[in-house]
Amino acid sequence: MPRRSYGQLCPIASALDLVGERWTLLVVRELLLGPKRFSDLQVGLPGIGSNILSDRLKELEAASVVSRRRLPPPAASWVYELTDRGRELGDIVLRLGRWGVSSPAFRQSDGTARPEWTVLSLYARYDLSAAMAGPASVELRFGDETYSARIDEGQLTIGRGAATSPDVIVSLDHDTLNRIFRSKGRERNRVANGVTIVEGSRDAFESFLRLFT
Amino acid sequence: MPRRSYGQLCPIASALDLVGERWTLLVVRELLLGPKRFSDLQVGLPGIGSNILSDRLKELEAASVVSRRRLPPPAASWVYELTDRGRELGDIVLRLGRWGVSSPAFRQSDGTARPEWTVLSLYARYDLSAAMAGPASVELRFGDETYSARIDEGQLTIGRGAATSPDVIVSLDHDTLNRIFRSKGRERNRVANGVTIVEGSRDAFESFLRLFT
DNA sequence: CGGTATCCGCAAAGATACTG
DNA sequence: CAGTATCTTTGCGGATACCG
Repeated sequence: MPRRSYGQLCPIASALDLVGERWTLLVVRELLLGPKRFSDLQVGLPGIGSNILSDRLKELEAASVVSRRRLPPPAASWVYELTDRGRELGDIVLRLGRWGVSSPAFRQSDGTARPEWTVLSLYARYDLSAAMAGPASVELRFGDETYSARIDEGQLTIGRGAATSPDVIVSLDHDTLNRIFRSKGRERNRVANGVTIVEGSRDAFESFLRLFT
Repeated sequence: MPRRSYGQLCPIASALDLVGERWTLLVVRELLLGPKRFSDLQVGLPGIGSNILSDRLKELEAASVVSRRRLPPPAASWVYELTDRGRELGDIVLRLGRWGVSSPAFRQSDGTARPEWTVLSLYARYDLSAAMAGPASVELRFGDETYSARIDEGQLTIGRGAATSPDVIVSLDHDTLNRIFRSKGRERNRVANGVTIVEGSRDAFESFLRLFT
């Protein structure tokens, strides 16, 4: 059974043959911050259905976007991670996010909210022109989920897990972070007061926030 | 009737809600080189079905990606064209093409071939590092279809229609252009001998080709 | 735990006929 | 030419049952 294709001799159509189906690019999004297990992917893709996720992962593997790897003992479970080609595609997915974040539809949208998505949206909100200011490394804690953001030579990098030698560590809930980004200027600092500073100064955190629109 | 949505508070998911459905990004591709009428879009999207195209155009209009405009008399028909937001999305579509052109699946693919797609693939094949060399302006004629490619300060721009003060004008069929890109080095020049030089020198055309991988 | 396989209902896609 | 209307087909969502 041949997979459905546009049947066009065109690089764009060919790319969409590989990754243009429903859910596929969201699977890539889920892997942007590092490898995940099947069940973690399910959590990050509410409503997908295990059969569809299974199909998509096989397709992505066939397209050399994702690879399946066994975790070293004692974990001994399987994880999916982006290949080099997958990370290239990931850049495009992030650009799509940058496009989406400035859309009226996004501002008015609501739905399931997850800390990881909002943290990922830092890539979309990051303002190159504002760089240089602010601390280089921030750790964000949402309950038991921890993320780190680092700015190095104007380049933003986000990861899962604790930061190494962070300038600021904050603890917050994801609703607060969302409200921070929906506000701006002085109002934003007011909302940001709901954030607990675990380590470092509040000023440092606020100047970090100024890097994002 | 609410359109189908991922229901996630995430810029990437939100973008895919707007333009992630089947055919949508290919409609954007079709408009990358300028406005088109409904029937021209149908020609460029073999197999789409007029109802689907109609739906997609309405959705793209609602998302402010495409605008519908009446042509001045005596033409008096409607055309669809990209808005500013649509061109931003167009950049992403071109990046997807750049990703797709380097995929094994594309190299092995066949299917419907159209001159416009292959001309568009110049964006994907353009090698920044090779710039500076070659003529700045080339006109490509395929039967009654004419395209122009211009390089200005290392920036490639492609359009429909005749070039202004071209360095080279060539006449070819789209199969020849495809074979040119499937070959490389000395072999490529051999294939390129099948191209008719209408104006300018064959050397200039060959150095133009060296800008593309 | 980490998936695969199957069934069922529905909504979107494909095909085509038709109309302003 | 520019779509709309209708009908069929297919893929998706959801549930559940199964297997290493």
